[in-house]
Amino acid sequence: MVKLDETAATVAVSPLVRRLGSQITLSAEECAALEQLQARRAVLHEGQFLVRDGELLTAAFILCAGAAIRYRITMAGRRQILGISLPGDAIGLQVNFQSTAIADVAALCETEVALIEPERILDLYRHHPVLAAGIDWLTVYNFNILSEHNVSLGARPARERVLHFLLELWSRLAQIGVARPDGFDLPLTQRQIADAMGLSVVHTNKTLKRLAGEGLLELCRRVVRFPDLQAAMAAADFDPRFLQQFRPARNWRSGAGGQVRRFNEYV
Amino acid sequence: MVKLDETAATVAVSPLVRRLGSQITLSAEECAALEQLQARRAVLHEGQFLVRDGELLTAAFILCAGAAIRYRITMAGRRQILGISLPGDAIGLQVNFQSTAIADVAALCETEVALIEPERILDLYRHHPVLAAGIDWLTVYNFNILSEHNVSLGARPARERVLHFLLELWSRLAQIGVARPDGFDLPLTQRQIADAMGLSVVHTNKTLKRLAGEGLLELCRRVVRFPDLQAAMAAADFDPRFLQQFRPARNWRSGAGGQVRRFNEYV
DNA sequence: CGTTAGTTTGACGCGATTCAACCTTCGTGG
DNA sequence: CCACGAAGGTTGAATCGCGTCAAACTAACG
Repeated sequence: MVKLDETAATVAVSPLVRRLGSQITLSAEECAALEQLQARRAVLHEGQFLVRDGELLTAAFILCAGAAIRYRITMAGRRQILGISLPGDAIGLQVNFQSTAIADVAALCETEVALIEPERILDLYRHHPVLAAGIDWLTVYNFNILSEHNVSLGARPARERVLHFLLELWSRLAQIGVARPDGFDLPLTQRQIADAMGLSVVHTNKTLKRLAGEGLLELCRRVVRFPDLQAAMAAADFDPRFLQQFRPARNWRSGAGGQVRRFNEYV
Repeated sequence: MVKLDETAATVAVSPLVRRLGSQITLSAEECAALEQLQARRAVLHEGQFLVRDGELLTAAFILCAGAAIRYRITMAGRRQILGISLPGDAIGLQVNFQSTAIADVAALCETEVALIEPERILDLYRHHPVLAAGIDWLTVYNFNILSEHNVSLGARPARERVLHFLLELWSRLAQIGVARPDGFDLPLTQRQIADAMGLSVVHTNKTLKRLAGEGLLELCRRVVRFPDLQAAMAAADFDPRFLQQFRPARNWRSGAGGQVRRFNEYV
């Protein structure tokens, strides 16, 4: 199943560059460095593992296309999905420390990743302070998402929890320009939503139906639409601040200036 | 209530140095740099805030003594405690990005912190790569803890959840040398445990009593003891890997060598 | 010695799980 | 082209873990 990529004629901008360049201006050199960082690519299909629990981490990844889940299996056999990795996300940045993975990471669909040796991250740190800050920010970003999941799991009932989660995914996809203004294509099954939200599949389904009944959500064949975004965000206690974008404010850009590119999408 | 600190006669080693130096050897120079980083101190008493939700972050903290909780309040008025900061933990390292706090951080008791301006972190990055790695590791460490809380909140019943949490605290305190071989002093009320575990106070209390009845836990006046550590860890599905210590394995230490100090505690 | 914060216990109800069945969609091979 | 199986989605009924309400008890502190 080979498809011609019509858009390939235009310069392909990687999701990572999109993200880091959405709020600040990256020099052409910085863009190039980021693209080059992602030069070594690999493609995985659905179900394949990027990382196995217990194995020694030797490289980090940047997800370029597709989606992946990070999860752990408890003694009792339950799966807890800790996070969804979307294009432009980094996976396993902690490679810097000789460490073993403490979670599985698996592709949700045909997924393309860039393999990054730790040394190359260090090089980036040395030569491109702004990009180093960008990498750090990726970590903070994921930390904030994880924190918000904690709030959902610990302190929000199923209805808000599920809606909040879908709004988060929409928001993140919108930030990299692959969502519609009022919805997105969901890369997850209901079982996966359930395992991320700490709910049973049955109750997850009933919750989704209920949200649909309330006019807060339409979900049909893994296509999500929010008929009333304002209402949905209010109902889910959704505070977009936790997804704040990369915006280093300090005097890190000494006199770089240079040629400049800026990317932006709604949200 | 002034107490003479008998141990002050010996050189005071900050918890941060203890932690970073527990698995690798730090040169005297590196130790000094770390201590100097924590030169600007402040003391807060119980209930005072290190950080308020919504306010602009201007400095990071390293907790030197005492304890603090990071938490968020939901729309519905529930409090979710996202993490407990113990001596040697960093708070607000994301200062690098002009960003507002998205959680409150409050002292649990008389607590001493070091104030760290972002520039000084950058200096450390420039001049002491090993210590920079150490700071990065602090972030990873906290990320792992947060991930494990996610697993608990989403996929473990109250009994395992509470026991796991207490074992985690014991483990972390043991790593910095302020726990007993079979227990520790708990800096939390049951209401705080409840808010961290996403449980009601009532059910938390019943769960603690049940664990005591099973001989897995003794909790009296905020003193925790594990009569049978092995049994407790098994019952709680506690896998200590997620608290792995700082151990950079790469060739980052070129030819530093120098005078060397090593700290270690059980665990 | 009174006040307040924290802990403990019982009764009751709801939210979420589990079990069980059925339905839909889709890919595969006859 | 249809038959089939597998994976995902949908729905109802029974059950249980945990939340809520309410009240008493204990310890710490001024």
